[in-house]
Amino acid sequence: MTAASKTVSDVIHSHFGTLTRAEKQLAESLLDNYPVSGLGSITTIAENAGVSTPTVVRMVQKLGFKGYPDFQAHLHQEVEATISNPIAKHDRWASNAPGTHILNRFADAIMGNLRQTLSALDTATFDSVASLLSDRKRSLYFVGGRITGALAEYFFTHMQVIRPNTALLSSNSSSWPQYVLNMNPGDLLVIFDIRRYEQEMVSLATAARKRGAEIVVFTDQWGSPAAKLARHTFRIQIEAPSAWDSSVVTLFIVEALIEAVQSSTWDETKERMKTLEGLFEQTRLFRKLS
Amino acid sequence: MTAASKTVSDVIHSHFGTLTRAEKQLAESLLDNYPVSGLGSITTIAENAGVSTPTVVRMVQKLGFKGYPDFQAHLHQEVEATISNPIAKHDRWASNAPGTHILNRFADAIMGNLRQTLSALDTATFDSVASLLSDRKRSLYFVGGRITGALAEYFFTHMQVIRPNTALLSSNSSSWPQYVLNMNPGDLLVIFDIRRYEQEMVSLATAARKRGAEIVVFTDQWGSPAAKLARHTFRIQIEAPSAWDSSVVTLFIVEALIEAVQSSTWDETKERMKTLEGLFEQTRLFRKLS
DNA sequence: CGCACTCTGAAAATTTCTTTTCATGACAGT
DNA sequence: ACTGTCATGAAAAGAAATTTTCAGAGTGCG
Repeated sequence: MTAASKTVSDVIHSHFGTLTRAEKQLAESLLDNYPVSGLGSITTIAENAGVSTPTVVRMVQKLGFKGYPDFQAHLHQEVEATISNPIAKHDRWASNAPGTHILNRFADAIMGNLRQTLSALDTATFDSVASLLSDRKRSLYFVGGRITGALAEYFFTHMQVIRPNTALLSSNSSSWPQYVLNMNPGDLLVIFDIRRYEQEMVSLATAARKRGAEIVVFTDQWGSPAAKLARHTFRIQIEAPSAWDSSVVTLFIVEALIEAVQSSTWDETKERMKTLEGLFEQTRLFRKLS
Repeated sequence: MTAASKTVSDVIHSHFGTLTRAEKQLAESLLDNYPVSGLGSITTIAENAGVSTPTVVRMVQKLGFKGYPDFQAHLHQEVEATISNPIAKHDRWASNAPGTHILNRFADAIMGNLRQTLSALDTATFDSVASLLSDRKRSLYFVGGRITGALAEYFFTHMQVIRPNTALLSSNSSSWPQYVLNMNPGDLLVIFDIRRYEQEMVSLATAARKRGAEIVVFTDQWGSPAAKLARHTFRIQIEAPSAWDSSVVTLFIVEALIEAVQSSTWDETKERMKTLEGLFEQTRLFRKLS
């Protein structure tokens, strides 16, 4: 049969010479953005190509398919093959490891998370947050929950090197009021709150807002309740083949932000880092001597 | 509205709780081999899922779509996005972002790091470390440096939930001797030490070895000096288009290890987690009452 | 110019898909 | 045990999609 092992695209190409004007027009419309353009109904693709539906029927029959549904079934198969086996999906990331090894399954999941998160992420949001973080007139406060506390700490540690006026709120909420007390209008509170949202985050966000602080929230696709109070929100895909959620993509965004801030204020940062290096050296030297 | 920017998969997940038995069955059939399984007609997918066509209609409406055609149109869009934007064609990860946006450059770098790290990683090492971490007769100690301290904390927080006898050494080295004092032969010390290796890590590793402890080191491609004393070493690719090194892949390995440990000791862990849940509930209740 | 031929899309006919209606059965609360 | 509610699928009704028919337009050729 004509369309047995060859792809639909191949079949179209091989018959291209025998096609009529309207059919060629249709064929080109199909090959343009192939194979997705053939996903819709016969009416849709006829309209897109600017031809009539009978033309579509005649062509697919000329190509050797039984009818439009048959044609489309073949296309679906191809789409499936393309999707379930994209170059991205390495059947084996780690050499010698079976495709089902936890490392490989994790790698697949993380790549999927990264792709989904990035395609849903608005770069304007990213750039705005980066510029808020860069503004040295604003003090920065970081806070995370039980699990995400480590991410807040990681973010804080870097920002503390890059610029002054940064603080890390302990994940224990009892000390929060003192920090809120010190917040000034325009200060920035960065909240990490993912699934198993912590009720106290909403209280903290509310209090911070009352003091005039801006809020940035890192949360998952379902959204922390604190996100409602936020100026900017990062919704991150966190699913992993695990009983736990994955923070890998969150860390990715954090690192990208760190770099964005660092490069946008490099002149000021350079001096700070030099000074800091010197301080570390002194400490080391001091210990050796003692 | 509901299905504006979120993917169909997201929408299904977020509504999953409110779905009925037949609808859940359908949802799972759709998510299995997503999104290709939703390409056919309503009749086809109903048959594949083993439910009736009205069930399909009811579910997609419950999910916020106008009807099956609307649902399918969204799916088609996603398929298109997936196909015309594969990772292989990684010039644009985030839609709307120019190829040179920091997010895209970072994504490329992380992809490369992940691939290189995994292809160099021996799965036997991974499995051995997972089994060492699972062994409840061994106490676990985690330690990190200035930057990697957050990773150690992240690892520790999870392991602490999964099993008893875990400790986090503060990144301040003055308290380390007390921990070393308590180490017994067979105990496991997990060290994070990447570029700008901290001299004290070697001292710590040496002291721990003298006490008979096993050592696992997470380091970069150049290798921490402490790695010489380690039973197992993870050499991780950490380069990023940034003034800072990237911890994303390190976190990836950590999460994969957490899952490996968790799943290998699920029976024992299950009980612990239930108890822990209860304790959290009590704490919350306590706060509310007070 | 006229004839024969092919290509093309409008419209009708047909088939298939989608939605609605409704009867049945399961189940929780009284 | 009774009653109300909900989930479910069979079947009918309704809406599209697909295919066929057919007439007009264009083209090549004598």
